[in-house]
Amino acid sequence: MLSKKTKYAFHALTFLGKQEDKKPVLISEISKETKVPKKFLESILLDLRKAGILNSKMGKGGGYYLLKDAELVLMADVIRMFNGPIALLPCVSLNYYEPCEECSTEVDCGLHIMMLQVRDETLKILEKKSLRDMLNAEG
Amino acid sequence: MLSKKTKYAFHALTFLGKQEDKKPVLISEISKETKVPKKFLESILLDLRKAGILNSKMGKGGGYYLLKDAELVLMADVIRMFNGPIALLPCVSLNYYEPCEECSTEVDCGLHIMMLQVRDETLKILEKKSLRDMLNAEG
DNA sequence: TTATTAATCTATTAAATTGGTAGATTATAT
DNA sequence: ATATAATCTACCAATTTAATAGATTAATAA
Repeated sequence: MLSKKTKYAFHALTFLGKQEDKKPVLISEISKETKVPKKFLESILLDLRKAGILNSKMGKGGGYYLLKDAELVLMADVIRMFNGPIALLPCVSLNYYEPCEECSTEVDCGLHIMMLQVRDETLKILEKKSLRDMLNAEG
Repeated sequence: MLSKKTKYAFHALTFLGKQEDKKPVLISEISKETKVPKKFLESILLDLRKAGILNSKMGKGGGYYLLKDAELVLMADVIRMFNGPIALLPCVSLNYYEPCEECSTEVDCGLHIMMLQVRDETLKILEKKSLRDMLNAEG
């Protein structure tokens, strides 16, 4: 299951992606529109900015706006950023790999082999889909 | 990520699946061999018994043994039992469905559509694989 | 240059989940 | 009867998740 934080991040992203121009939007407005608690949203937006996906402006007329092209914001990366590994086991994770404690030989571990398959199919989807695809899917 | 409990369940199942005969195996022996903490293992085995996958015998000569045919013990069901939903969002879950709070119309929610795809691909694998497949994959 | 605006930073807190333990109780075999 | 071994009840610690509060810094406009 995706955490609330991850879902919130997607809501904020699609909201900002829908804006006509790239004028900054207030945190408080994003919060109101997406129903994400303001203070919690703050830290999410900050993370997205540090990742180079959003940018922000302080002071009057400030706020957050989409920096990166929607085509380049991959679902897989957003999930990794807020939810952690996509793989179901550390020993089959590409980005968060850790050797298995129990089974020494991964090549003949049934669980390992199966989870590798799941990871591959999941990544096939999530690494191809972008924020653009999400925006297109909506009204 | 799968919880430790889920991984422990798989270890216990493969261990019991590897037994030649179907004689009961002591919890303490399963614990020793799989390195799963005994008391924690107890509750896992109990769940597997209640699900009709294992059976147990009390008293001398007692223990746990595989009841269901290994072909019929589906990975998807074991994961659901110990890890909860396989889907990444409640609104795309078959077994744990809950309507989305934020988006009212699931048909044009980009996130929903994408997560449906992920769920379908994951289930294609996990609902076909059984304990037998896991046993075959191992030495 | 000062007041206002709005993001940023630091720190806490509450709630939920996960992982694990202890001990009494019940069922079975000899 | 006695020893054995699963079962049940209850609890606890650690971690993660979700959320809040308040001080600080940066930008704008008067």
